[in-house]
Amino acid sequence: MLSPATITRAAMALIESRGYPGLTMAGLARQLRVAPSALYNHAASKRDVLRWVQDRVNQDVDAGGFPALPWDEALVRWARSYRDIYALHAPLVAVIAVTPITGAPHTVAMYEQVARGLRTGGWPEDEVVAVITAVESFVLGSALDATAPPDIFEVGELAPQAPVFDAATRARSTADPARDAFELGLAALVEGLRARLAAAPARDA
Amino acid sequence: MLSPATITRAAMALIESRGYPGLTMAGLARQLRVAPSALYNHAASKRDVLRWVQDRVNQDVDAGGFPALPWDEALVRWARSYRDIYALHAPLVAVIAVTPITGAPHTVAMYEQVARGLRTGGWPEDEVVAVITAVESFVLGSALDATAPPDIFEVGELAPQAPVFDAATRARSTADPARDAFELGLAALVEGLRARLAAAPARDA
DNA sequence: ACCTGAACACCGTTCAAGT
DNA sequence: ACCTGAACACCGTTCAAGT
Repeated sequence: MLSPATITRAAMALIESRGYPGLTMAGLARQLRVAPSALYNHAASKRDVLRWVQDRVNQDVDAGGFPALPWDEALVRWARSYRDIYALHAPLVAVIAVTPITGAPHTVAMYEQVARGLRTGGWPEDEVVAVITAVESFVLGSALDATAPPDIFEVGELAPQAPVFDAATRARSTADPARDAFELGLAALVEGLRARLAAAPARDA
Repeated sequence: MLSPATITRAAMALIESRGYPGLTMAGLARQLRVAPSALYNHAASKRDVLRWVQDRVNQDVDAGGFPALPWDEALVRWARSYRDIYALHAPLVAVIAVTPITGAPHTVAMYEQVARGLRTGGWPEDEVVAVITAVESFVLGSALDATAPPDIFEVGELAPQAPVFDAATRARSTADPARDAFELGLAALVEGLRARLAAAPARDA
């Protein structure tokens, strides 16, 4: 009774319990009480399984602010949700970059919502994808950064060569520096987008 | 005559000729005419080798705009260089996120240059690392995006469900959409940072 | 059409034995 | 101190054989 849907479900359960290192074809087969080779009747490769997982994950990203809210508010809500979810699925970040969205219905639905919201907000058609890509790049980079160990910027014995940077790391408010950096960058990015749209308003809406 | 320096050199040569899939401990050993196990007298794990490679790569990132140029111009120059280089070293992006910079002298030197430039430009000490992190997250996300296949946004048979997004992908100028998105995002991010600094000028400089 | 079982060509890493 | 050679515990994937 194997199918893409059941395989995806098992993969999500495996990731939940053992993390991404535990997501092996053998582990997946064991979870499904089947021989590893049986999986290859439904998935051409492990990459296929990762594509299914990615689409399932994207289903949970909140693009629901569009188009009711102003585009900038909805964009912030989308970006926050996107980052928080991929911080829990960091190994998927590298997969996204290389994987065409064909056959990933939830992913396509997400992009459609955002694209509609941007168009409604006054963005010209030929800039919509660039805006989405720019925000997504920031979000995925920030998701990776969110998985960094707290001591990532510890310069250690090299401190004498980097006094200014070292002092700056110590001057941070300590609670959640990754989130602070994300919020600072997101606010700046959206502010800059607002300025761009205001400077060159809708040409084709 | 094995050493971290010779191993790093061999790793860079291997990446150049065979790409990151070719960077295996066995391949590295063969390049150095040595048994694979010999490598473990100098590196505790493959992760160590990747750390050395990463620091070597960061040596080529251009942070030389600081502090002579205005901080925003130097930041743009740094970000462009950083993105272009990591587009050629995409598999390192996931490594960076998790790897402390201790013992990576060129990496530390790069951050020191940027931190100095931001301080000189008027940024308060407790925001410097957040600004660096935000720009870096955008840069690394954009580097991954730069490696995407041209048809990444091809919706295929799902086109009827995503007419607005599909039309937007076709409306793009076709030359190098990834670079256009990077430049749009970079301009917006830096504009937003400028606005932030202008609104709350140097408190402790 | 879909599954099993055995095999293949790799991985990174360990460790006793040598020098 | 540093290297070799053999081995280990995995990977993803293939394929003949079964039903």
